[in-house]
Amino acid sequence: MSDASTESAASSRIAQALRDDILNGSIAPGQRLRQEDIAERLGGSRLPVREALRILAAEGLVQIEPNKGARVPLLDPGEVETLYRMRERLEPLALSESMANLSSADLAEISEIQRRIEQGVDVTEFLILDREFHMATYTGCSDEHLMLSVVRLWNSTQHYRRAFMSLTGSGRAQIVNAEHRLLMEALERRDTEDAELYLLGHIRRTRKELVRHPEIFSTGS
Amino acid sequence: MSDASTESAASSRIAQALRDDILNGSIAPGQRLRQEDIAERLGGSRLPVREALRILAAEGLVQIEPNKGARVPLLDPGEVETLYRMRERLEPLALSESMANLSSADLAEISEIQRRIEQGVDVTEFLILDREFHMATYTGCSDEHLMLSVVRLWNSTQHYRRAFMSLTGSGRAQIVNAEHRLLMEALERRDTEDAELYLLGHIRRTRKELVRHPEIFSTGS
DNA sequence: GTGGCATGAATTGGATCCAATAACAACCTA
DNA sequence: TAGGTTGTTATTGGATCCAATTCATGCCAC
Repeated sequence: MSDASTESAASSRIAQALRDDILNGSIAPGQRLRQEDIAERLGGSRLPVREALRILAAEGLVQIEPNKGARVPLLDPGEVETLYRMRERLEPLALSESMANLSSADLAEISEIQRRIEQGVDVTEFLILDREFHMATYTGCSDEHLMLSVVRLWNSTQHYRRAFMSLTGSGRAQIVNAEHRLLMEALERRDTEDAELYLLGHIRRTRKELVRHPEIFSTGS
Repeated sequence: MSDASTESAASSRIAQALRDDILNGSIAPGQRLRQEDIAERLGGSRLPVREALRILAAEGLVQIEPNKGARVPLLDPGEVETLYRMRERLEPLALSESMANLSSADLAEISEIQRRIEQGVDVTEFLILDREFHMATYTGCSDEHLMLSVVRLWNSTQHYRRAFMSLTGSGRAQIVNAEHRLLMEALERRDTEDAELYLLGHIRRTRKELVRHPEIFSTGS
């Protein structure tokens, strides 16, 4: 969030505002994004809005159809399942690239985030902290392409993660905490193989739970 | 190439022209792309050029720095190695998603492409056919996110693949052909596990050969 | 002679205006 | 009454003009 994408430009500022709105659920999947509305709401003319929409399209947060405008992608269960399978393959790689560069301070930071998760939090807070936790484990990965892909995957699935959590509540908190602790322990042991395996299992279990709840994908209409 | 991205728009037309120029080497990594030059060369004003550059940035073919313009990314050996490690993880997934949907006609098409490769071709032709071969094995994968990621990885590494081939010639043709034939045979047996493994080995071997030739990355300047 | 600074040109970013395309509705016809 | 058709409106795409930022050049001081 606090990386170099601060960019002075208005297009970046608008893109950031829209990104926040989409990720926190203010703008739901399937919703149309009219350029003029956004320009009026966030300030500026339609031109930076168009550039912002292109930026977000690059991140998979909106899809643009020529002469038809932009809308937040509405995914079906199969698409989300594939996105999770991609996470299962890519994130262990990011973790392995990261591990060698994780400092003790990084590990302490990760541990602190997990401590806050275990303190008990509501759905919104959990979504934020869980993301922070995993991203913290990737801080040692300096490859921009890989990290961009990982962030794209998280962004594209964010809405369905929230829908799942809102539906099932925090019943699975114990499992998640156990998985996180196993992952942390492997990180501290500097055991790449174990860490990759725990992470794979963590994502895979989440995928299987998601596909067992197709009601998440019912359009609210 | 022939998908729905035909789009009527001028921005798409310009993006396609630039994409071709970058992929076939007419525009080299590191080269700056001035908006006015492109607008004059390809027709149209600077505005659709800006949108085209955003589209290409989404595909990883150019990188945009605020107030500094766009340029073709110049990758270091480490970045290319990571891109190949990403290919090793993602493309077997795309292949497994594809295999169940491959028709006999698809397999015949793949076989025909391989036949043309083995007929003996120059470097330029090989790069085109090799890409066609692998993409043909993924035609059964209908997931857009996954295929877009795969295409991005191929696009980002295209220049270095060409540099490697130009340097080493077709000395490794026998190895590549053997790997392709093993892969095809697994496809015909509908053996997902074997196919994934052969593909992984194919990409991994290529990666290791690439990193052994750092001279590919020496800037011509 | 070298380093810092200021001024100029070149290039990108943004706003406004106009054209083209697509969704929508009312109308006419069978 | 239903279906197709045509005209209107709303929205996106493109062109031109102006502002802001950056880079390069040359000058001055030390």
